[in-house]
Amino acid sequence: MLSKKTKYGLKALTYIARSKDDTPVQVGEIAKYEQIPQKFLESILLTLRKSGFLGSKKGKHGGYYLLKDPKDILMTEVMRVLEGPIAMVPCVSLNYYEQCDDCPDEKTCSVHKLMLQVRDNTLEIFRNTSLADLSVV
Amino acid sequence: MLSKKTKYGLKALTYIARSKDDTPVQVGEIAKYEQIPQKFLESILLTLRKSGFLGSKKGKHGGYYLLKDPKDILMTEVMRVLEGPIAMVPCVSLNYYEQCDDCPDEKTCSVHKLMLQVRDNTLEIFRNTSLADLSVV
DNA sequence: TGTAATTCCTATTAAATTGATAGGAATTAT
DNA sequence: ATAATTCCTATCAATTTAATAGGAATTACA
Repeated sequence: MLSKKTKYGLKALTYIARSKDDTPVQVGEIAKYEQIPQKFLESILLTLRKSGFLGSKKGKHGGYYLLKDPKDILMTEVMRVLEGPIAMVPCVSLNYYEQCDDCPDEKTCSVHKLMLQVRDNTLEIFRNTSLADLSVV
Repeated sequence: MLSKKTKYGLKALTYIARSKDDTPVQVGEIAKYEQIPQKFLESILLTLRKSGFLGSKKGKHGGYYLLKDPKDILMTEVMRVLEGPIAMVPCVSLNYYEQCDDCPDEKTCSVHKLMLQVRDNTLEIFRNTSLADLSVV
């Protein structure tokens, strides 16, 4: 299951991408429109800022804005930051590889083979989907 | 992330499918070979039996055996029983559909669109993979 | 008929993760 | 100055997951 964190984060990014105004978008506005607990959303947007997706402006009339063109924000990157590894098991993860402590042999492991396929396919989708695609109404 | 339950379950099914003998396979044997806590595995195999994948024989020389040809045990079915919905959000689930309590409109929801793609692709893999495929060494 | 070996069943617990909340510090526009 | 906002840290509650415990029921076989 997709975590709320990721879901909220994606919705927020989309909301910001759709916003025509060139003034920063405020957390409160997004929270209200998307029905997300504001404080929770704050922490998510903070993460996205620290990861280089968003810029922010503090104080009155402050808010968040995209640092890149939506076309250049790929789902691979966003998902890895919000949700963590794309692979369903560490032993088929590109960025977070880890050997299974059980599992005598990866090559004959049936789970490994199956999850490798799933990862490849999901990765393909995420590589070919940008925030711009999500933002199309 | 794939739960241990699912991982163990898949490994156990594969183990049973690979077993040439036509005598039932014992939990203890699988647990030892696959390094799975035996009591935990017991409960998983029980689930798989109740779901119609496995038959069992009680008492001495008892154990578990497949009820169908491995070719006819599809990953869609196994994954749904062990891991639950294949979709990452309930609003794109075929078998467990649920409207999101947040989310004003599914059609303009960016998460919905993305997760629909992922589900379709994953489903395609699971539909085309049987236990027989997993069991090939 | 008794014993050992096995599945079956229910309950409990421990650990980890997730989702959310709280309170205020720092910064900025007006 | 004041109000509005992001920023930061800590904490909590709920849920889920992984595992354990103990024994009942069943079966093979000596």
